[in-house]
Amino acid sequence: MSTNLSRSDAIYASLRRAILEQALKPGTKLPEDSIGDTFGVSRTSARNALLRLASDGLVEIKPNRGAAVAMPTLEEAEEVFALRRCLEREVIDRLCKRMPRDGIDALISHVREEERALQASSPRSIRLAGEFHILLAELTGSKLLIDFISQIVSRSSLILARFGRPHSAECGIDEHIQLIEALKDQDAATAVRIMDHHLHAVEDRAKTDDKDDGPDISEILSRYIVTEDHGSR
Amino acid sequence: MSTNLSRSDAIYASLRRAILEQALKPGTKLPEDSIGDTFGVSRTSARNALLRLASDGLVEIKPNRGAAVAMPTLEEAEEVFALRRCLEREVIDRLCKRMPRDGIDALISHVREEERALQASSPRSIRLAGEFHILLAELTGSKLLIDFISQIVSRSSLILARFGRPHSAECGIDEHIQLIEALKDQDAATAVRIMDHHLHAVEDRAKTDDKDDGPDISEILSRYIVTEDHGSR
DNA sequence: ATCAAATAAATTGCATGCAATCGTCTATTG
DNA sequence: CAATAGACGATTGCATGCAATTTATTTGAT
Repeated sequence: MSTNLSRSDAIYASLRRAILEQALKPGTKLPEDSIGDTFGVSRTSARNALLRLASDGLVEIKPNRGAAVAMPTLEEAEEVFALRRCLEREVIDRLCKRMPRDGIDALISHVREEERALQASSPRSIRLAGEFHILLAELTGSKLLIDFISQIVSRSSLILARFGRPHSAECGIDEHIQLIEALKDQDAATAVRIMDHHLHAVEDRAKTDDKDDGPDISEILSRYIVTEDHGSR
Repeated sequence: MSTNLSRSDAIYASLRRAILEQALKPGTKLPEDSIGDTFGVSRTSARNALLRLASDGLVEIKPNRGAAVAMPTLEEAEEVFALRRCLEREVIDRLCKRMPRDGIDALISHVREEERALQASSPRSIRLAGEFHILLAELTGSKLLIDFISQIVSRSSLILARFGRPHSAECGIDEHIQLIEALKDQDAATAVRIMDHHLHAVEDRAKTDDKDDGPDISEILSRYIVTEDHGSR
């Protein structure tokens, strides 16, 4: 039960968290050797994790040239947010029709956690802001919708890491709270309006900004070697 | 340029086609050894391909228990079609707003190919029917939307293989033609209506039906060993 | 005869080794 | 001095080998 996750799963989860918390910035090269060494496993497991991250869109693998944290372009950013609006509207529609019994409570408790992480200036706050939207998707009960939203939220985080201002509050927690209120009232129109505004606010933080290669991956990753599931997914 | 696809790419493409053309039925076990042997490569490459197919939702990998062609449940089938309606509406919306210059021509020529394959009773017709919808997504120009639609169309094909009647006409080609007409007129309402009807017609072919394990994979797969790209994606 | 436990067979998970490919640096030539 | 060709270094792609886990089979007891 404790060792239910294989080695490559652990590496996948760790890398994912590191990327989503912006410890690994877009463009950072991820050689199989380095990753294997830092996690104390072979390249095979590292490669496995990188492949999965690639299909999530979090890393880009060029044949014979290695993997790197994906660097979404502004064009891709627009695509992501356009589709994200579409999917999040679907989520809201469904939740206004049928919200699980303790769904509102779960949302509120999540926002509480966001507030705690924000006050503590923890890098977790970046990830938690995205996971709020994943939690919304989970309340619909559709595995597929959860998958798609997860993917697109991950890509959004990457876009913010690439173009957004350094850290900042990411998603406005206030808007999360307003959204919960509208959902409680089953007010789909208001909820969609808040969501659109929310996403636009996120999207508008696009400024051209070049980041260099993070030099020492192993040092960064040493903090992400997994010992237990911290609710990465 | 000709050998631009790695071994695992070739296996991935071959297996994908075999599944999408229903040569490999849901539930069929896919041992790494057998696949490696039939394609004349090692298990490593086969494993690689299986991992990618798993993230596409086409195969299910249970830890230490091997891979098998995914067997979607009726519940998952509903999820798939619900989300598919959402995404295909988005596609139509965008295409009605802006259709590429030779988009209509591309659609018509695709339908022509569908008709040819259908008359020839080729198994390609099954795959082509799905790829019509992928082509629609491609005309939007959004890579992400293409990815999502591809995934969901693949899963739909799998659902039809699991629950639908043996082969049959799959998607009504007539409806594809009607849809093209509506798109040409930029009549979003009609297009959406046709699409909804079209998808419902597909969805309603759900009957409980048990399939057994296809016994000899290698024989089936021998026809899918890749020599050239036949437009699998 | 039925069920439980132990053993055997099959398959995956992972590590290591080698060859192929790509990028870079240097040297040679126009 | 610029440009191109060749060689070097680094990294991936793939194959093979071994240990671990699971499943099937056999053995034993009640």
